[in-house]
Amino acid sequence: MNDIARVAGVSLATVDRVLNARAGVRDVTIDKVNKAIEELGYVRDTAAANLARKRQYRLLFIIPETTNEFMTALDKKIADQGARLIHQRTTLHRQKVPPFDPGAVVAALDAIDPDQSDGVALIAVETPEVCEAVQRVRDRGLAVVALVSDLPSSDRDHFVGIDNIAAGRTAARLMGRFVGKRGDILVITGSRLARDHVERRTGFDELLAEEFPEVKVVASIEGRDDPALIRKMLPEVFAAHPDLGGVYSSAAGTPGLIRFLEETGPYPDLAVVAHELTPASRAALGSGTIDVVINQDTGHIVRSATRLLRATVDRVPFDRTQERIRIDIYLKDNLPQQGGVA
Amino acid sequence: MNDIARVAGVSLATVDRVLNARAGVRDVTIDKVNKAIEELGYVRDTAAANLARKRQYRLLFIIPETTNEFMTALDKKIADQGARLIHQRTTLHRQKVPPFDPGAVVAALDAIDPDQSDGVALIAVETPEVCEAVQRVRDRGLAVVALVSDLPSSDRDHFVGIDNIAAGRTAARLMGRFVGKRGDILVITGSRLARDHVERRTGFDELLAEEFPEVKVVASIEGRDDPALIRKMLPEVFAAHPDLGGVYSSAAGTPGLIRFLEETGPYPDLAVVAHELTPASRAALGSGTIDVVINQDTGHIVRSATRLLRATVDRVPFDRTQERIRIDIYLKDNLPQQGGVA
DNA sequence: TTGAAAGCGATACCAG
DNA sequence: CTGGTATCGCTTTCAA
Repeated sequence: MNDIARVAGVSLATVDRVLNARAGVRDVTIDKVNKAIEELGYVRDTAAANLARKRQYRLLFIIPETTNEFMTALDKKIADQGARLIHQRTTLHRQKVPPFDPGAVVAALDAIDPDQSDGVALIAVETPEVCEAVQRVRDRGLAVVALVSDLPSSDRDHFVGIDNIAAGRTAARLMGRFVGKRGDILVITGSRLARDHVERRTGFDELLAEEFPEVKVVASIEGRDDPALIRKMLPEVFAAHPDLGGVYSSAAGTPGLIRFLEETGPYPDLAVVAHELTPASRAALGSGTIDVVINQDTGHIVRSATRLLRATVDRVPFDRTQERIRIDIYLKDNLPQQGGVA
Repeated sequence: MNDIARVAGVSLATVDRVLNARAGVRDVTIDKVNKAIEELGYVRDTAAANLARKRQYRLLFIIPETTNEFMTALDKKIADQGARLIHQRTTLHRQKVPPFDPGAVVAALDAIDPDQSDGVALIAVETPEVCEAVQRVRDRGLAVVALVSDLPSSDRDHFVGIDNIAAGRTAARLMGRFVGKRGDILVITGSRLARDHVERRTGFDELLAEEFPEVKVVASIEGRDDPALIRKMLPEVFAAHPDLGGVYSSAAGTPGLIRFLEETGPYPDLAVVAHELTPASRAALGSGTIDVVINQDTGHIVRSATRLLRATVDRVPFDRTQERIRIDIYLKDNLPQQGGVA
């Protein structure tokens, strides 16, 4: 920057004005500076800028206080990331709200002090009230991203999570190819309210109809993400459908299915597809109780959300390909090894 | 740091000495400073440190000058990353060497000027000479990571790529479940010299033997990663094995297979598993010519390599879970959308 | 519309 | 052993 100032024959302050597109510089001066920038192949040092600016990124994660394995994992990742990011001028705060309670989310959003936070990441059921509250937060100058379950159109660009219709289709194709001759399927869903759950189911049904007409969903239970409930419901379903060829566990609560299968099994010819790689599903994959796990990487979700939030706060572009959360497919063989820092 | 100096009643310079564990400070002083650090909950600002230190990360990528889709993609990702990282005091340089030529790699390694580079990432065939050259580079103070194909034991911790045995097993399990009654398989390999190729084949054969004894590899061709060669070899193989149930393309050169299948097909009952998500394989997945693609994300590989290299240069720990390259499985349905920056 | 100068949080060199 | 001080690249406030 010093060089530029010298070459352009202006002061440092003016160079800064041009670089940051601040007002109050004559066009001729702007041109002079830009020429010098060009000439010198100048690249800006973001770190130094942030230092001088004393920039802090204070980000708030609003997540349901459910204790299922997925949310627990996500919560932990937020904490982990927070610990690393503290060295990069960013602090992560977590706030738990009652699950499936739009009112609680709205209250949490409206309670945010814009002087205390720069951005918010939230997991919420999509309702008009929530969307309005999100808009209010935006109006107060904060960056907002939706996590895991999408919020409607206006926010599309700031959704961090997988395409759940595609995830459902992926599950269906694997199911279609894994089931043997017996094409009767049981689907375990979560909640009718959660957009992600509904979308998975939609995608699953779609693809089966399109490409595996001989495979049919013959039973469907709403497990409410509750392993104990699921464990209790299954005996009856299996009794009613002794010829079941596959089970698709499309939401949380998979541990209930696993317990049932391991306590009453084995079921060597049953194809089992579940969502989310957790300690329980990982173990079940290892033992053969489950055949496939469809996953969205919680670590990636948290990193991506923080990158997006920081980029939005800074009003700088970001790398879409890096922020796209993949639909991971895990078999027994390609499980990532576990392990920590070193 | 100023606060610490004040609280501890010492100078800034001394605080710096303690923080960086430099010699020449009395134990009592060290204690005083540490107390102050504790008390104030001090967290160090890496960016400021790097600024003061004028730290630059000059990283060199040594990659084969092959023009297959995978290497091309990798090369592009290095260029892309380089463009972003320039704002973070790190520059990426690329150097191409003749493929499968240990001598060329050794020469390139020995030619590195320690005053011009801080770290090296390389793709190389594992030979004793290469390993020795790597050691020499290390001795000259540079950080080194192996990409895609592992180098032996001493470097294990600095390998960026997938577990190729596991990748082969993954391919085999999918093949085993996707093939119908006709269990005759053709395997297309790359080079006997490349460790990654050999490992995939090993894993593939292992798992088939263990879990799908009825599925058998009846033919195997060495395609040398050359699409044209593969295209030319296939008619004869298919003529000799009219009952082929599956094809596993375990190396590069998949476009040759795709061309053959699309020109002479369709083969509705043929299960096709290939490696690496490229424009060609993506299209083939979409059209149904290929059923599964096993992938290692080139963007992730490059980012991971640079993070590792920088962490090594700085002698700081890194997040193993983030650096583990996943074995991605792609079906038609879970393909990541393409797209760029915004 | 432009410039001078102080300062962000850390490092490094030179004195004492 | 310890302290003072210039400096890194950029932002910001105050004057001119």
